[in-house]
Amino acid sequence: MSAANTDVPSLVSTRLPSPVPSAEHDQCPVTEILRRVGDKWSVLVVVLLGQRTYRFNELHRGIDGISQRMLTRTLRGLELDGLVLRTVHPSVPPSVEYSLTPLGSSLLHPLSALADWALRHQLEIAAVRGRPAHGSVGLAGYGLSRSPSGS
Amino acid sequence: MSAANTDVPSLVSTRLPSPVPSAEHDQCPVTEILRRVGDKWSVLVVVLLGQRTYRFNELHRGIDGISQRMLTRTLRGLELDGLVLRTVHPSVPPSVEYSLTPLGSSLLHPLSALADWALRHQLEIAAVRGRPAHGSVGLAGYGLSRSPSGS
DNA sequence: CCGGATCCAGCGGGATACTG
DNA sequence: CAGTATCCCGCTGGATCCGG
Repeated sequence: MSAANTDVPSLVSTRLPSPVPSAEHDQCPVTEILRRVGDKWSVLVVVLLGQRTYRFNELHRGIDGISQRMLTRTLRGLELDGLVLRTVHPSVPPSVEYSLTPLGSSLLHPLSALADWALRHQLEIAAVRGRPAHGSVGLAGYGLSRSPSGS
Repeated sequence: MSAANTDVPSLVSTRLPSPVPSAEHDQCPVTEILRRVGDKWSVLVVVLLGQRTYRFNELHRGIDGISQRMLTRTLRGLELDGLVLRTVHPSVPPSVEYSLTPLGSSLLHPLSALADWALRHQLEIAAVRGRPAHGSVGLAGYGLSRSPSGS
């Protein structure tokens, strides 16, 4: 990360035609994934499920701030994309368990790359913005090294 | 991508307390980055600027689908975060050039990791969704070639 | 316990017109 | 050429009530 245009892994094919081809209805798979990642809750859910299997209200309590509606929609979306597996146990009180599929689990890797980048450069960004990095708050929302200080 | 929960690099601290701590106002730097990445145009602009310096209307034509309003706002946002550098040349017809800062350039790496994941799994996702991957449209809008090269 | 249905505020984002 | 300003629509996402 020295020069502006050193060698970037991939992403660009050395040269695009002229105008970016698609982008009309962005059916581009990368764009869709990007939207998913940019989603306010999807990543949180995926990260949590990356640890173990969770039940609905367990996730609801675990995320703190999400509404049932959003949790439901997020899980449905992730399920539709094959990232999350929904398992219903026929109990007297309905019990549903959510877990990550192998596909969803594999997403954790590129995700961690992004999170890592954000952590390493948060100070630079905060400095440019003029916004102090409010202490050394690490990755509070993601449970990356933080004490069980009661919420 | 075999087991569901192998070992994921970072992201989680091996164990979280119980409920995710913050998430109240998500000042978390990772969340902010995620929003940026999820942004409809930011990534496109960053990727384009990853190739070379562009002028305003050059980007406008190059992205195809973006409005001036959004291009301006996107560039301003990226500029505020120190990812993009804006250079004004005092010419008779105003000329402004945009380029990536080293910081912005470094973002291309984790970004390519995500794009790479999306490309490798787009078929699985499309299959689960029941939506055919509309032909073998690779990465139309992103022109990712191959060889993630050693980052 | 799980989640669907409804109502509603906020803002992301497109179209258009105007300025320096 | 490089924006700024205004209008306006649709989606996101929170709150709440309701049903199985």
